[in-house]
Amino acid sequence: MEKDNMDLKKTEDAVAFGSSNGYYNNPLLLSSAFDFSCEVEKSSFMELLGVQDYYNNSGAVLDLPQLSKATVFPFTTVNASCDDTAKECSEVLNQKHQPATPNSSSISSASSEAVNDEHNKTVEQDDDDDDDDSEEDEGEEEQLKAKKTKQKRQREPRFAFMTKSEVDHLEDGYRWRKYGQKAVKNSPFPRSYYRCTSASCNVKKRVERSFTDPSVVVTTYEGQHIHPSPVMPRSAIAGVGSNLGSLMPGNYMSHYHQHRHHHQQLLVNTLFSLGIPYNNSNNIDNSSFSQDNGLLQDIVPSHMLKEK
DNA sequence: CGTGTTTGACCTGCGC
DNA sequence: GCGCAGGTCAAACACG
Repeated sequence: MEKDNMDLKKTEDAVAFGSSNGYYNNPLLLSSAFDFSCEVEKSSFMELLGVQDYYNNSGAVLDLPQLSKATVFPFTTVNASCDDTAKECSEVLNQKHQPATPNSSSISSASSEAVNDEHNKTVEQDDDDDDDDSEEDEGEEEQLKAKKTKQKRQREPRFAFMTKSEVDHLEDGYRWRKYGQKAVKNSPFPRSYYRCTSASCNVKKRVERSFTDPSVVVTTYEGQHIHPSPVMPRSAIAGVGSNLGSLMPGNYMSHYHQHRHHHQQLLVNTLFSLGIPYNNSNNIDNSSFSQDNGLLQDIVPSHMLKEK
C-alpha cells in the first residue's frame, strides 16, 4: 500500500501546462485529472482519444472531431493517504505547479491559477488508519459527537477537472443532490456542493466557476462511487461503469488502481456528457470489456500497451 | 408525495 | 480568543 502511495505522489508532480497552440481559441477546453503513471499509458490513452499531438510532460492538445480541440491537463491527483500535512503538500505543489510556459495564453494562466488554487485546497487528507466507522445513532449528543469526529477524520481523495462550459453542473452520468452553496472569497461565483443521491454512496462534488475565466467550470470530486452509473451509455458502462471500481469493495483494489480507474471514469463521463464517444477512433468491441480490471488496458487496445 | 433546491445557521480549522 | 472562510446541516420551499 505504501508503494501505491508513493506512485500516486509521483503523479502529483504532474503540472497544469499551458499550450503554445492557442487552444484557448478552441470552443472547448477540457482539463481533466489523469495520473498517467507512465508514458506508454499516457500516449496510448491520448491515442485512444484521438489525440493528434501531445507533448511529453505537458498538456496534450486533443483533436476530437466533436470538439474541435480540447486540452487535457494531468493534474490534481490526490492520494488517499498522504501523511504530509495539507500545508506541506500545498507548498510542494505550489512550487511544482507553475505553468511550464510562462508566456502561454491568458486562459492558460487563468486555468493554471484555478487549478493551483483548487489543488491547494484539494491536497488535504489525513491518513487515519485507526478509523473505526462505528457510529451510534442513539442520542443526539452521540450523533453530534460522531459527526464531529467523523468530519475530522475522514477526508476522501479528491481531484478536480476543469471544463469550459456554459452550464455549471455538467451531466456526468450520476445523480446528484445539491446540499449547499457558498460564496467564494474573491469570486463573484458561488460554489455549489453536491452529494451522490445513491444510498450509501458518499461521493461528493463541488462545482464552481473560475473567476479568472468565467467560462471555465471547476469540478472537484471527492470519493468514489460504489455503484454503477445510473445513466451511463452501454459502451461506457461496459468500459468503465461496470468494472471493478463499481462492483468490488473499495479496499479490493489498491489506491493506485482506484485512482486510475476513477480518472478514466471521470474522463469517460465527461466525454459522454459532451457527447463524445471515448472510443471514437478505435474498434473496441464490448467483448473486450468483459473481463476488465478497471485499468487503463481495459479501455486501451492491447496493441497500444505494447508500444513503448 | 417524492425529489431536488434554496438558504440561513452552525461547525470546524486555521491564521493572527 | 477572535475572526474568517470553507464545509455541512436541515427546514422551508418548489416542482413535476
